[in-house]
Amino acid sequence: MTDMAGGPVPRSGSVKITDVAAAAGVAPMTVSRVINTPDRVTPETTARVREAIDRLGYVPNLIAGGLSSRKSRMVAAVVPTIAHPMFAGVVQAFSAAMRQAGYQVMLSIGGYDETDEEGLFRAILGRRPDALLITGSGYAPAALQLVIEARIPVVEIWDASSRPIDMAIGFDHSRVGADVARFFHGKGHDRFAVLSARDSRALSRARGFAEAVRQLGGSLVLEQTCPAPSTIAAGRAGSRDLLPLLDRRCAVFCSSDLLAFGLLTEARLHGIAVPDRLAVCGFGNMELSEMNEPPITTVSLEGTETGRSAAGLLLRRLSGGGPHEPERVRVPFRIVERATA
Amino acid sequence: MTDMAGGPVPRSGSVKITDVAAAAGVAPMTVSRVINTPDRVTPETTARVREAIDRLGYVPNLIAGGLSSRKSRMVAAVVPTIAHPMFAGVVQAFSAAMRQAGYQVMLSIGGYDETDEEGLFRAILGRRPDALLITGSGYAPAALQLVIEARIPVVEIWDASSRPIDMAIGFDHSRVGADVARFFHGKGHDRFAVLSARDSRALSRARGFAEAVRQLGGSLVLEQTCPAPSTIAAGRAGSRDLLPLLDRRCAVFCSSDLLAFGLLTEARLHGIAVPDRLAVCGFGNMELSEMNEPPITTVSLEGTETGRSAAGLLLRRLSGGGPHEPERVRVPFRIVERATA
DNA sequence: CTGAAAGCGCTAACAC
DNA sequence: GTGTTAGCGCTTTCAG
Repeated sequence: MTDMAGGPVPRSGSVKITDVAAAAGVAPMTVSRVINTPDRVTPETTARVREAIDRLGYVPNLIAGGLSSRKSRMVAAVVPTIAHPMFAGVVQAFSAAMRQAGYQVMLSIGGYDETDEEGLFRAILGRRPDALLITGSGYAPAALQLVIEARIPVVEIWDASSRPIDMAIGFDHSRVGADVARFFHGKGHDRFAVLSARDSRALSRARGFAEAVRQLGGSLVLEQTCPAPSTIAAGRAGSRDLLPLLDRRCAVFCSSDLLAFGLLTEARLHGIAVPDRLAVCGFGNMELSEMNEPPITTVSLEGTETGRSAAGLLLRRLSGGGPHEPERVRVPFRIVERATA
Repeated sequence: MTDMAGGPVPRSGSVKITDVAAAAGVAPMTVSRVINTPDRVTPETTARVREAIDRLGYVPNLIAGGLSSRKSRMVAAVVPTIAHPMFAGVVQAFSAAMRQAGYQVMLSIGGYDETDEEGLFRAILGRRPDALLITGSGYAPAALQLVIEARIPVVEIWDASSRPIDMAIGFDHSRVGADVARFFHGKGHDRFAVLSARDSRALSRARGFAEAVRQLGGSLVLEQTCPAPSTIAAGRAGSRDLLPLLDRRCAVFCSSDLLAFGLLTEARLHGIAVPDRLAVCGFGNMELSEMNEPPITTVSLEGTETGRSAAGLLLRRLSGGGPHEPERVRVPFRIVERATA
């Protein structure tokens, strides 16, 4: 039909608002109104236009509309990975909530060891998202500057300890560590160890743990780190140095459930009694921890809650509501006590 | 600067190509060339323009550029979930490859029990992505029609058995089941069972398994299904009916590693010897399976490979290369033999 | 309630 | 190598 020879292959976009308008015998603007503000059009014209839309298979070009209205109705999300269930949960809940409100999510994975953060943010901001979700705050200053200049609502998830650009939602990682130490202490432990991935947040939890241990008068027999991101394999490998120390009762905080699972596997193979000789607390509350035998004590994170809540903050701001000063939301975490501690 | 009073809050977009052009004393088109085709501009003007860009903090509006050039440089991806490591792997690899080629990924999660698939696809296609990745093919006809009319490169992942719209990458699920049956049979088994989630692909694997068992002359003692998506909990629950049947040697194919893990947990608690009394093969090759003790025999899926490969197909098409007939790529799967079978 | 004009910010196509 | 003109497909704004 519209498929003339030469030139780029015509797309679904080949039927446009003027085509619909012509077919329905109205002005393009009326078609636009039928789509965007139906209550301002008589039922009769609406019906005529709708019919034309259906008959022609018209799919409005939101790109063009966005250029004109200066609203892309897209939001960008930057997360370091989606392999981690916590982030997967955040992304899933966030995008569900956003889509319900008519926003599409542009996802960018990367930002842990991104070499060209500025390039990443240029690619994102060039698409003029209406809002932005980013993870943590360890970004390059140039990249951060771009974000600030974009003057769009920004929510930072995952870390609520540092000062946010705009809004932040997360928790204080070092407090998590401290809480776990107190939890162990409350169960009568006095020898402790920590097994942590080398990423800034995990290390911050480990430090919080170590400090609290000292304050409580306990002894920290091992502070072991392994490469990020956490894996079960890393947990098994990382436990090598720990096992010899388990001649006496010890409580271990692992910066991830995967590490905890790896450690427990090794403990089982070596016949170390859990939780009598070895007490373990993970982090993340993955399904694995709950369903493992024995079920693993862990810190529950509520990725879903974080994602939903981030969407809520942004949507409020997008609809003009809410304060315009930096805002910080603490997302709850809690220690889920199960059989390993 | 351009920050006049009144009107909506000015954004990063407030500085535009004409501002840069004016500042550098050139035409807007020259600025555009400096950004998009630098080799067609003298080094001197390039330098002058670059300086102006940096000084003003110009971030090109890709939305406007896209409208003009009819290329959004965005691709959409539709997956049912990212909680499953297989899909997480696909999305991660796909978006990495796409970003490297200058494309941004719009992610849509949902499509398993999506009520309004047509609405979802309208929201996606309205943004005029240059290409589309979708999962499976169980979509509503109206939704599929929209996709076809968009006339953009489409790759379907996850299932390569049905006829693709454009390109497909995946594997034949019933063949997976059959291969697992033959694998068990080759190890001397003659009693079989299958534990499957009730989603179409998983059921297709289960059927393939069941049929092959019959052909091989084995007996299928139980065909158990549980609600999708698969979880460890479902595996534990689903194993209840199976355990009483394990008075004699039996080989069980689970439609997911999570189910397999759940089953093995129950087996351990009931003192059932693995693999002597109970042989288990999972599906998905999650890290869990490799690092579990005992390591779980499973079917390896290569989500990463799938995602990368999907990106490759689309990029080839986007750059004008490749055939324009439907194309089907079989992504390899393989049975990874470990300790449970 | 409907329409006409103007323009969103950029690039294709064609001059010079 | 650089500039000019004319849109991309929609919505804003203002008139009727």
